[in-house]
Amino acid sequence: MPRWQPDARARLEEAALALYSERGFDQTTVEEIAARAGLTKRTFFRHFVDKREVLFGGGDIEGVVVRAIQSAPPAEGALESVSRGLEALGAVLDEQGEPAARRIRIVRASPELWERQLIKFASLAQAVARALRARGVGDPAAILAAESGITALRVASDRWIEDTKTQSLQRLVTESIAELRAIASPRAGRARTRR
Amino acid sequence: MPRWQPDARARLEEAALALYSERGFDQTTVEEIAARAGLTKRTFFRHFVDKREVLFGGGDIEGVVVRAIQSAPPAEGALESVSRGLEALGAVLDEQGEPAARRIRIVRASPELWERQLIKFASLAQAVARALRARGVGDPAAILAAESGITALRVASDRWIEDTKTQSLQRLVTESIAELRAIASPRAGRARTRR
DNA sequence: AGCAGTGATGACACTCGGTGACCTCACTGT
DNA sequence: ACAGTGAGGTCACCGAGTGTCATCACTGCT
Repeated sequence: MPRWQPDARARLEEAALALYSERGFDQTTVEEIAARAGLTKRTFFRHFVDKREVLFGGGDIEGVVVRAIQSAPPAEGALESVSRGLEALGAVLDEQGEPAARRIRIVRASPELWERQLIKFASLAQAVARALRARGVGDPAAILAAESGITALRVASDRWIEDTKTQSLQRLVTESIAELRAIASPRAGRARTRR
Repeated sequence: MPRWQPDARARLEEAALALYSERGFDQTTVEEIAARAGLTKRTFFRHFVDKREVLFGGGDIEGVVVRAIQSAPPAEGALESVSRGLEALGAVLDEQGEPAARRIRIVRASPELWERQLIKFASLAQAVARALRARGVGDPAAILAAESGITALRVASDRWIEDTKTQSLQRLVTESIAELRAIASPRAGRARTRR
């Protein structure tokens, strides 16, 4: 008979997700999460650096996006490459479906968690900018294209979690980037954005 | 003789700024800040909701930006209005000069503080989007224009703090938004961004 | 079989951010 | 004079996060 149940980490993630969505993030203590997983507070912090991180561990987001950018057609513009990368991420989350959306909703419900999500986005933007530079995009352009793409992703995911069933995040990302183009285009956007 | 020295809040801000920049944010305890200001920990938390907020209290950023947007020429495109607002903010920070840049550098040096800064940016973006909607800009456009503008502001301020003396944040904001336009423009940005 | 690691977990004490409850006392207005 | 008022102090407490040491099933080697 083994001394411990296996998959402590997964059990902690499950427990945290359940409690955060039942009572809310700040009404949940780490001890409660650990107890629910049959572990102790100390063990929780061996698996996750802090109370928030338990919601952000799953899946190599950056890897998905960066790899998609690397394998995009080389002649494209910077924003187009970013779009490919973020659409790939959208496809992954579409596949996960409701569970992924549920996690995002929990994060949006707590300012503390949203804070953490924003810094994850920032680090994703940096990874994207690096990938663009590796493709020969110049420096101000790389950062701006990366950050703008992430902006579009955020807008798209906000819409996605309101209706996961009928909407595709991948499509919403594509649309958001198209809208971004319309707004930022030098000649368009002047009176076109009204109405 | 008064029972307490006046300007407790300002003294706390000063003390925090000094200690954060000497030892770093996480090597400074609230008790140390309070002691340096001749006060107690409890009093610190009566003035600031948490240890980070002490760096973000000064100045009505949102007000500056929103008012500038409201008083911009009405026929402009959404991104143009945002640009006006953020240039106004840039002018204010240019005026404050080195002290403002110093504060930003401290924030950038600590992940925790940067996290807080990001959520401040997010709330600024929401305020900007509201101001745009009040001017008749439609909904996806308002959010995207606001968020993209803030992106440009972030890029600009990152450049600004590297050389406050010779550079103007206001100008850097204008330039960043112009670069954003170049990237996002539907036909440009294709091969233009390389080399 | 015996035995020395190894590594995940528990136990415990501690620091620090943050809060609630109650006390103090210079100032203010009547 | 005297009852507020409000900024600040005191104290006790909770919960996040960490350092340190003990435990003990499992592994591999002899």
